[in-house]
Amino acid sequence: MIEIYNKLYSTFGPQHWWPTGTQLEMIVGAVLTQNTSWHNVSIAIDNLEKNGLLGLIQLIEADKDLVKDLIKPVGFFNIKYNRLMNLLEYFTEQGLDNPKFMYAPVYELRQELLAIKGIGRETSDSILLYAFGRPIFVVDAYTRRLFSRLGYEWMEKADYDEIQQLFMANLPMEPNIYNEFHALIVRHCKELCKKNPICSECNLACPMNK
DNA sequence: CACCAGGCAAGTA
DNA sequence: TACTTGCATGGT
Repeated sequence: MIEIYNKLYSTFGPQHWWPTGTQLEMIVGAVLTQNTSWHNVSIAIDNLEKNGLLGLIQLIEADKDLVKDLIKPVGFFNIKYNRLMNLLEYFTEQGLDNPKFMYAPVYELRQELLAIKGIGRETSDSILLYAFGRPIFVVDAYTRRLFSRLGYEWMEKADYDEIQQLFMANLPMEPNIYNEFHALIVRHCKELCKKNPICSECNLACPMNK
């Protein structure tokens, strides 16, 4: 587990995924990227930014059809618009700068996010980890595929929480490690796996698509 | 042309 | 609990 992390990290280096953008950008991106490539998400976020809508108030109060049009590249734009507004309303009520997001128990915050329609486990965990730097491990399809080929066959179909708990039980409780590990898994899987069964760079199994 | 992308909710059995 | 389907655009 930690050995695999070290191997990926020494091969690909830090991925500094989301700390680059604004906090709101990470939150918006977490919803828009549901079953969607990050490439398309960044186009949508650029569109919002160009129209001055990358603010909590601005985005909530913006014309519905305009926002839908701007986020069209991500697909599912009708449903994602609603999910986005549900989430933004929650953060407006709570206050983005509310200290609870830094200090309340992370699983308590997770429960609140999961109660929002449109926010599932991967999205809530991504927000807590990448937007607020809280220690919670994000599980996605790549994680299942890669580790299924590294000896954890059961992960292919296992419950999300079960997989998350295994990672967290075997890693230091460090947001930075969770952050980089997830990003490294995606990086490893994305670039090299379509052609080679074994990654030529890090020598780990490359999960093929599907 | 087929299939996938940093999912989720609602419906069915 | 364990599948199945709709959501929709853009890249390979």
